[in-house]
Amino acid sequence: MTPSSSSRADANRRHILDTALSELLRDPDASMDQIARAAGVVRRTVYGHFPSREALISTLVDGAVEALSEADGVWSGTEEGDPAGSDPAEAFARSVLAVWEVADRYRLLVALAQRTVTVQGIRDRLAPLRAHKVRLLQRGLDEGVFTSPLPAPALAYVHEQMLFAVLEAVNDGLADAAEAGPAATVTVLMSAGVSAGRAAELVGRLSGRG
Amino acid sequence: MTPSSSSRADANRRHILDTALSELLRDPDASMDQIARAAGVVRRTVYGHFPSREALISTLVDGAVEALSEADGVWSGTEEGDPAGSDPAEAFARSVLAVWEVADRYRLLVALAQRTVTVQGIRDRLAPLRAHKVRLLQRGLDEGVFTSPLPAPALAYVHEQMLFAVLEAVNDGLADAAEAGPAATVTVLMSAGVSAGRAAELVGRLSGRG
DNA sequence: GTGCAATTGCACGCCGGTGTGCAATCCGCG
DNA sequence: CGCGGATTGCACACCGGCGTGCAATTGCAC
Repeated sequence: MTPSSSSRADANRRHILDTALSELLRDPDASMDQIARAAGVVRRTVYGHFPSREALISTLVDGAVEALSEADGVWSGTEEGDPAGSDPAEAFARSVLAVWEVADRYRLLVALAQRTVTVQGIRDRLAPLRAHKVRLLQRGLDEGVFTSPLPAPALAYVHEQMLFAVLEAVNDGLADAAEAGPAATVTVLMSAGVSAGRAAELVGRLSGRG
Repeated sequence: MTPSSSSRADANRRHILDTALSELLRDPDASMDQIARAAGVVRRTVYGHFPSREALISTLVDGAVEALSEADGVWSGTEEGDPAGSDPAEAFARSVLAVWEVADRYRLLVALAQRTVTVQGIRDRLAPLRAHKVRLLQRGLDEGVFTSPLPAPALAYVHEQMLFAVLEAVNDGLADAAEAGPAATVTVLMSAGVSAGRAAELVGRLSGRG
């Protein structure tokens, strides 16, 4: 509570948190010992600051989420924080940009939301598919059919994750399984700069029959 | 090798694989015991079919990836399997759709690529942010500013994952950190049906100054 | 019904990680 | 210098999961 109490003591706490952040990025399953060593400290010391591993991670996540929320402007009770008359697209863009500012700082932690041993294995094995997609994307970009501020490889990452996201949405009952495929395709196309009309027409035509 | 050998023996193997698939979805860290019980079998029996947990999962992933690759048409050596003159957008859409067909069947396993205890905690805590985004999206959809075949909640999922993907792309050096924020924003906007021009203009204007 | 493979039940040993207890330092502040 | 909180080193006990060995048992298939 009293910030005046011990000076270098909680400076150490800070340091441990910082180290834990980057260490957990490298390996989300990093043990307390790994974290401690990385922080140039003994495991026992970490427990002196955080009662458990869960508490440590919790502190980390809390900090990130707090910053994230603050940036996005999810203020207390006010349901309508945004000027009602404003352009939704602009508001949306603002929101994304604002969140990004913070998210970028917490990139490491946010990325912790990815990768597991298992996951990594899958991603690795998906590399050939991704390569194929990159080729396709690059060609489209070269020919001007696609438009994107992201380089093809990064875009491939994004598309891969988009599909995963839609899959999960279906799993959670947020989207209709029957329509999810085409819907996902349209969405991915649009994210690559294809107009909504053309994307819809294209997918409608292609998904109409096998 | 010889499929004639034991009939119900490897039918059991199949059953174990199927069960493992859905069980690992529920919990990617499911123990061998959990999987075995779910399959109505004793742990020891599973080891009779798969020498290790890793082997089991590997088999699972191999199957999925194989089907996935086959669907996408990542054929042997032929670098140019696609007709060179064809429309990249169409080819791209075809690819996504084809992959989707299989991915949807393996939805459960693919979803295994998500969620961990840690991850789930993060996602849960991100719920308020997501809710805010959903509101914004819904408004945009109602006003016709956004266009999407996906319902707002699903779209929110997608956008969240898109951002994570870009973050990871940056981590992996596939995208420039300085430009990633605006680039991600543009991409997300486009995925919501905003034209490339308007998205670029909008983000350019908004990100020009803090 | 008998034979033979598959399955079972149970017992290990091993490993790695967690959280705790306690005495022995360390080290900066006053 | 000396006090006192912080840190260290080491020793535990505990847990859960993995992989294996082996003898007993089940239950199709013939």
